[in-house]
Amino acid sequence: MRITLKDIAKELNLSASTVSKALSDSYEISAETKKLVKEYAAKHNFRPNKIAQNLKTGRSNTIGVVMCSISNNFVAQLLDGIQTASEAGHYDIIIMQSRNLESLEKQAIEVLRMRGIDGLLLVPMASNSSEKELKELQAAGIPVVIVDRTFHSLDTHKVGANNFYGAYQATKHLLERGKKNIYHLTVKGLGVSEERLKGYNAALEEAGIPVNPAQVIAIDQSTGRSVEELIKEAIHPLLASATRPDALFCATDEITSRTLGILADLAVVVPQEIAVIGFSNTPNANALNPALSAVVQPARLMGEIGVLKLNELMKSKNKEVEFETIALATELVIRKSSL
Amino acid sequence: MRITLKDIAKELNLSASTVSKALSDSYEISAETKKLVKEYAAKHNFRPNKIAQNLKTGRSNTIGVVMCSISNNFVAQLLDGIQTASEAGHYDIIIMQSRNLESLEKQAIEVLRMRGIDGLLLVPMASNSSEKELKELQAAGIPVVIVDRTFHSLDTHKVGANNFYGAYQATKHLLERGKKNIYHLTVKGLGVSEERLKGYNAALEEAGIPVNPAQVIAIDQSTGRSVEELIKEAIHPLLASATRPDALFCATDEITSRTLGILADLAVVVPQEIAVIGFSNTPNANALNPALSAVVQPARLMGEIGVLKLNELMKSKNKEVEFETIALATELVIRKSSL
DNA sequence: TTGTACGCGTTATCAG
DNA sequence: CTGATAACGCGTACAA
Repeated sequence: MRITLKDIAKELNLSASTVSKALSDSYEISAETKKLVKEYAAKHNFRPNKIAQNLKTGRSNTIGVVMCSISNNFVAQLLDGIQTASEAGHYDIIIMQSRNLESLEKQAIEVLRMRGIDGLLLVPMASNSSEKELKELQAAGIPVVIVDRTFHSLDTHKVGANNFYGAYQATKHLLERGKKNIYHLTVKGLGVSEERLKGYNAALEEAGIPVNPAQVIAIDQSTGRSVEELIKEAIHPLLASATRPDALFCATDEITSRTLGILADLAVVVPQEIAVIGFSNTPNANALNPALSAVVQPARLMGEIGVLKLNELMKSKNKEVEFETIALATELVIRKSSL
Repeated sequence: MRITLKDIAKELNLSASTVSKALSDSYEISAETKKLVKEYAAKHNFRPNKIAQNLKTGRSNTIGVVMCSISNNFVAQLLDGIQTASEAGHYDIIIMQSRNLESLEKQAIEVLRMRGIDGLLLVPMASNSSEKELKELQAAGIPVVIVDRTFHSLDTHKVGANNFYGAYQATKHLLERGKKNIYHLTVKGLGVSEERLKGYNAALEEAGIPVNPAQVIAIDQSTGRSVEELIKEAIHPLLASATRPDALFCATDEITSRTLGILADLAVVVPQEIAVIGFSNTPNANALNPALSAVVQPARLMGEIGVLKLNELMKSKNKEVEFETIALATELVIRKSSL
């Protein structure tokens, strides 16, 4: 068992409250007593019981994080940023996954709430998912910050990337490279992908190229089949068709890497036959076949700013705050796959 | 504010303890009362305050996880497995990073302990890091399971991969492909890499090839310089030398991917000029240049088993347990880089 | 079958 | 400057 305030009090012939105050440097305690208590505490390796502190104070110094998945590069980097920033702010974080299921998302929020978090960082799975639960949380004085999916309906701070402009830039780059028939590969039901599609469309329109819905291919992950398979099925007929693309714009990390792998398998020469560019945060972009040109999201920064904004809200309890939506700039890194 | 036991009690003209018992299905409460209470609780969305429960019961239903880093594929997958398994066991997890610093590792353990975790899952940074703190934890009845780094000195369950055999297999594969001059690229001070080196050596010895220390190149990350740079510096002279390698065995995920990228930059044709194989859990192995042959660790499984073993220890409080060290089989996936 | 009293470890209030 | 007391929300002997 570990030593408690009471133990110290008994040993030193003081009261528990005096010890408590001494340890928290209260002005009402004499320097002498403070020294005595602190030395004893240090010597016996006393650590206050957080649980009891939490119960008493109503705060937990913990922020909850709910994300769709944790095993992809973007999210791993995001988490890294969140971790770093919360350490700096002396917050602990509890991480839960929603696995892209609203039921799990709701459950995760509920679990975190029961645990007594001081704030929530959420990568929501859809545009108004868990809205009721989130509003309840806010009503209970627990602030929420939305990360990545800035299109979510909740009224609060939101931090994401400028998906529109990132996609616009990438598409424009392909156009500047002389590509005429650019396909857009994306996934169904992923919120951020809509902005990316708009960016793609905007670049085409600006170049005077009519937007052709047939050039937009949306992978449906809800089928339960692997993304790899689905992309293959989508790409095969394309290669044989009269309207064979000369460039592919891939809207997500996974699609981008997989597409590159599939094209390599098919011995399609990238970028000579087909150029490829996409959103990706893989640290291996250089080692891909060929080195991948990519729109890179500032994932770590996103996590850090998310924590920062949450911190603001947690400090400014009850004050009226003007909520903002922050769109961080993406970075277009040109390597070989798009040249 | 949220509704408490007392509120329900007052509203229903019962005592708090009756309500508490009713909700936990105590045999001493009448079916009638139970129904009444439960319905009221459900209707008013009552959730017991975990903090209070924890304080009372001394358990928190939380397991702490401390790992070196969270932004690499292996760890992300490991975390995913841990998450999955702890959800199944109705445990929440708190994740902290040690960033490969023993001071941070100790601190993380301390923070988790103060938070009142029921068990700890640790990927230790060195062979006897934080041993004192871990022993204290165990002495306080909080079990610890070591993950990945099974060479750690603590007496407890340990779950890792069979690094020796994985490396042995990979090296043997290179030998079977006729490679004569296989170099080993590794990092300094990473515990698991030692076993991998032994596996490499064993395969060479078995083939009657004398082990040559000059063929082992250890990257020193403590310099603060990037792994990319360091590998470049190591590889450049090699390529020009009389003893130019015909194969590289890379001991870690990062080294493997980076090496592939560097060789591509240098226009060294893999595997014709130099074959490459290594430990890697990247999901993009197919898309690498060329498709990467790799020793894959069962990271998710490792996480799940870690939680399982921890669960065993948490249940069997005080009982004598025979600690075991589990070495999970790796998988050798041959693609193009080693052919 | 239900209620009372107490304690988990801490902090806050108030009295001395 | 220090100490007694109450309280946070819950669970549990024990009493009724």
